Amino acid sequence: MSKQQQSLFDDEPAEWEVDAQSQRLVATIVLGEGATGEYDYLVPDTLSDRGDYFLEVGRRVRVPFGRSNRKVVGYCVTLETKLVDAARLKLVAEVIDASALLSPAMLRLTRWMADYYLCKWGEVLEAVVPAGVRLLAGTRKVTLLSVPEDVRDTLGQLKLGSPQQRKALAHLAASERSLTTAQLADAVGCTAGPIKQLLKRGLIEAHEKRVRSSELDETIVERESPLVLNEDQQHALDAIDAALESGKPRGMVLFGVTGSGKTEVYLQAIERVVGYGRQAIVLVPEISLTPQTVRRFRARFDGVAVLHSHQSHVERHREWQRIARGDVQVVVGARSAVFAPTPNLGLIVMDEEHESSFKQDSAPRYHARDVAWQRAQAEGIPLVLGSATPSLESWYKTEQGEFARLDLPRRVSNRPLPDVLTVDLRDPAHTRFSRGAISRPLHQAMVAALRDEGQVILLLNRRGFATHVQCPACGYVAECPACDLSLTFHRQESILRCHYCDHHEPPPVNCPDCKSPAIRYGGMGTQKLEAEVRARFPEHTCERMDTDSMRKAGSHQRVLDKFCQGEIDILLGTQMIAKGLDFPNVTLVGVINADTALHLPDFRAGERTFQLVAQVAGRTGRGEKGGRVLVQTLSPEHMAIRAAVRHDFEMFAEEDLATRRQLCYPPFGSMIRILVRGPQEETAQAVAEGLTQRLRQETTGEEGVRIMGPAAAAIPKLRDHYRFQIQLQAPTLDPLRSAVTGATAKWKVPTGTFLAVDVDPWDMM
DNA sequence: AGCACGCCGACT
DNA sequence: GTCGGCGTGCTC
Repeated sequence: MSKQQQSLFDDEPAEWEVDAQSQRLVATIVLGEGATGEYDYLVPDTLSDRGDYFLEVGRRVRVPFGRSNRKVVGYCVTLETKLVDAARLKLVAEVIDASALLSPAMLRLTRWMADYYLCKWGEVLEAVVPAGVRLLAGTRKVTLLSVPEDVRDTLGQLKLGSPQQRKALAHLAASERSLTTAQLADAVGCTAGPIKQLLKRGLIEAHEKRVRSSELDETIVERESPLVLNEDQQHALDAIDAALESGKPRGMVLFGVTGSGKTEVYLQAIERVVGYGRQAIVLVPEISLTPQTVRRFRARFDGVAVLHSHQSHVERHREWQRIARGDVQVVVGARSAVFAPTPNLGLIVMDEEHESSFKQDSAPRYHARDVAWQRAQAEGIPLVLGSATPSLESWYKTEQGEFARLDLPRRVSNRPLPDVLTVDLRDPAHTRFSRGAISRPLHQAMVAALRDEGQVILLLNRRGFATHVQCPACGYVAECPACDLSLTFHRQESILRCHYCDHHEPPPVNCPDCKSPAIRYGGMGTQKLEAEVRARFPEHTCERMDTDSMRKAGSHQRVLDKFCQGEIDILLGTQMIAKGLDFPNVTLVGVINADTALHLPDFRAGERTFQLVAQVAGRTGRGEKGGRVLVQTLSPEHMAIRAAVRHDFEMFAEEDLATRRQLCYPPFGSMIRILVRGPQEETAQAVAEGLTQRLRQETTGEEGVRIMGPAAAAIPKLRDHYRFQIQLQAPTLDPLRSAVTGATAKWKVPTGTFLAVDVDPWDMM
């Protein structure tokens, strides 16, 4: 496994040393950062198997490295007794972990990732083991309250000052375990005051205890029993069941429109898995990982662990340990939860499989779906991919018979899908009515929906007020000095902001170039739309939801709750409202501009547009009143929009796949994207050109390999870095991977210039 | 990533 | 003559 041993010494070994080989226990170590490669070390007897800190595969160690023997952290990936020249190996200095962080299977998975995604094994290992676990994030002291024995005995005869004190004391005496002040106050419905009084009078006592900091937030959730499945759901469940029992890996696409009851199928499949004494991992997009989602699982299973990026180190450490101990039946989490250290995994579910947040956009640039499939294959378990609009990669796999397809064609209780109509924005009859964002048909539909006491959702995928600030006299456009992108005007703060970096500046009073005072605030953002809606419907309540208005923690939930209770008539916002929950009273959804993603230089532009329209359309027609969707567009004849209007995913998939087949785009071919960036345009471009040349050399004679570029990236300058991209395509990934490895192996880019290699890229900007 | 080795310019 | 510039290569 490790590279051939090279001499540690410059001079040749003396003759008697040549045969100085002996059987020794050797650990192969991969460094967490720094040098790539695998290095052999001798394991001293003290670390071989005594005490807690003995060495085993999957634990971390500190080893002397380099001429200066500085101590570096590495992962033990193999441990074996073999014939080595002991004099040429150094010794492992220290074992860091009291237990293995990675099982042999997980080590193999990370190794596969490093090979597949062309990154360092150490880099993958550091991404797989959360920082909180690596840092052994800590514990915290809490003050716990209890009732002393002597008080408990005389409880009946006590004279108490206040009813609050009496209630608190009674509750604490009846409680099985000690409580904190906050917990007791919460349970009784009083403040800390009466409890302090009780403490002062010695009726309750306090003692300090060292606990894991987050042990306290265990919420008790009311249990729910399984729902009765309809015929389609039962069919899907049976198929998953059969796959579970086969003990073989099986990829399955659960294809169901929004509201068709996919989650209930997951829940009951997980029940079977738990019944076998195994664990399940449920992967959901970051944005859907809300308290409600988690509650839904907590209501059905005892041990539910949650993993996501907004947790503290301590919380994540605690969840990881619970999972590793086998205390958890279900792991619910975002992308990185695919690495959860479940001891006996039985099933992986990925909900909203098409979501882009499953692809990590920094190294290691893995896609959780593909890693999950790799893991499922290694463990011989099913992988269920749920979506109303599956990725064409997964869909194609079902057509090829590689994945099974499970259909949930009907919404539960057979509600029809909403009518979807397009509004052609090129038609002057629709827009003559106003210069704003809302066309005449949409306005009329809103009036009608609100009159019938329905609620309205409006989707606009651009935040801010005006998306470009321009001088009509000379054509000057306010641009970010660091990014070469136009600045967006935010009216609330009265500021121009770059949406790609932190730059912001006050809006100009006069044009900086020609001094004209007539600056125009063009382009429609959610803030401007909000102003227009409020002006048009002054008698109705309206709320805006985008990353600007949702800065504060919990505000997202607060708005959704208000909307659900009918306190808001019109909800408008960006993507994030397209992925909300079930709102039965929404009778109209308006898509302000369906074209925003349609003309981006990205082969998935159509797919994204279809998904967006289909998703937001799913927000309506969930109640008795039914619902309709109006899609405003300049390209009503575009296939993605026509298909979305008809709720016809299969038509969309068929046509888009045909186009991709012609152009050899995924899933018919593989793609690697390389981004070169640096602070000097000439250097970055020269590096990109040099790299392209090497790539062409590496691929001469290879069949069907295409190398495009270098070209300026879709965002040519970002955060003061100039960006150039190279796109590689071929029918299979292997020649591309070896070309990139060959072209970059012994090649050092100038300092300050960076390469990002993205295998199976998702983001083409 | 760090650290040493190495082969060229301005200083005691 | 030497001190030190950072290019190149290696680390078990």
